Amino acid sequence: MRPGYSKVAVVEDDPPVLTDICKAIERAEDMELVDSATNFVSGKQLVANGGFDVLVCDLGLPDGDGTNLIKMASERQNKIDIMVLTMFADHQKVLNAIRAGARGYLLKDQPLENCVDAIREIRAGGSPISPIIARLVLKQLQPQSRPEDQLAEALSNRELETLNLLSRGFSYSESAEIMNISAHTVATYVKHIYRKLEVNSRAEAVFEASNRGILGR
Amino acid sequence: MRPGYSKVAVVEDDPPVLTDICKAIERAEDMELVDSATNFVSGKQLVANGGFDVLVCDLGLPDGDGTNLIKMASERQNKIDIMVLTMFADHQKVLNAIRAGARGYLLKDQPLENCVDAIREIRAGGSPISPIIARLVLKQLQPQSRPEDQLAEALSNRELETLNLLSRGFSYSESAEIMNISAHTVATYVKHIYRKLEVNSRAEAVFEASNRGILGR
DNA sequence: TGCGCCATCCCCAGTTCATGGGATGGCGTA
DNA sequence: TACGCCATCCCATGAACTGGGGATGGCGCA
Repeated sequence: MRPGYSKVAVVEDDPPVLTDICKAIERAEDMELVDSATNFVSGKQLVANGGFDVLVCDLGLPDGDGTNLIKMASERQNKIDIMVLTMFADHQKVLNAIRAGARGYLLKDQPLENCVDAIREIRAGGSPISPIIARLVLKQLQPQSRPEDQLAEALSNRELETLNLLSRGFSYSESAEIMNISAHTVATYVKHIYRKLEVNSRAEAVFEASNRGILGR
Repeated sequence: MRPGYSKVAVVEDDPPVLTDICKAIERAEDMELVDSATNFVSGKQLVANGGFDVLVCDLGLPDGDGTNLIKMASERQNKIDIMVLTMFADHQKVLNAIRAGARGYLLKDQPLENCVDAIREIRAGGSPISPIIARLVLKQLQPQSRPEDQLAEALSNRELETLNLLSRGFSYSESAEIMNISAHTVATYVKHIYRKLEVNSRAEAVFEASNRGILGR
């Protein structure tokens, strides 16, 4: 197989879109269309058959969710590059597709030539993503600001330090030794932490802190 | 101000690159270059002065980390769109920049015209991201398979249930009541949980479980 | 038919926690 | 200067936890 040469399979329920994509792929000299499907059931068969390097997949199939095809394909062979091509741009669908193993995510608001370029990019180890989609993805990684929680009450440095040690399983006295203070002081901090976090046990405090993302690691 | 019109500021230490970007921006009719800086210190001043809608920012400044500028700018005004333009494509730098508030991330391996297009996209609510970078970002969201951890030992349903209750601050007897079993049994489960998670306190168990993502919420 | 794992129950001893109280000095702000 | 918050220390008590032990029945797999 020539380097850079890609076997592509397409799952897309809208016939005109499908034919357009297929034509575009066939026009490209560095790729070949090896299979296609227009619904979930035949898509499953297509995935089971394998024999492709890239799977271009719609999400809104009439008889099932394309996300599941993505999951199957990526579990079957990790080296398959999966690209979503869909109209859906909502938060949940995007994240699910990515968690399922999608490596590219194009919206159908672009000319289809972009799709061929995107296939080249995905094969080169990149992840072509429509900017609108990318914004959703980035939001997911950005620490969401929850003003209420912040205002709820911030832990002091010393308290935070204490909480971190306790969450790692150190006892009062061990933490005290590490922090070079007395165990009594640790107990005092813990009281403050509980009050501020509105909890009344260590486990709950760790749970809360972890959910608020204020713990190391 | 005309709709779609953008005031842009640029922080970039490489003079030729900076002048190229500036020229490209000035050529565009829908944007205006309002300020620029070539190092961290003057970048701080630029951010403090404000007066721009988009900040194009390099990461590798000679006297500091551009990531900090990003943090300052995004904290100062959330509506500023920040775009990273850099040569760095390593995992940590990318994630840090995004966490700091970057909404676009371009590598310097592209012609600078793309930068102007990217500014338009970022202003339209999108997030232009170089495919190489996007791949790193997606990886972050995909459930990483950690065979060791999985094999380490999986908690049984009942044990998991127990752990979830305990992490919410319920005591043995309370959990027992909720689960309709005796407190002794809860204690037994806890012992098993500790063994499997290789911890020896409740706080540590919650911490571990939380890090492994096996806790609800 | 064992062996292992799960779910369930029980006992006990020592340790640690949770939580109420009270105290001092420092620092910043009103 | 007084008030609040932080960091630090101390005491005391009852409740909860940790970590040993042992036990039964069920399910699945070899």
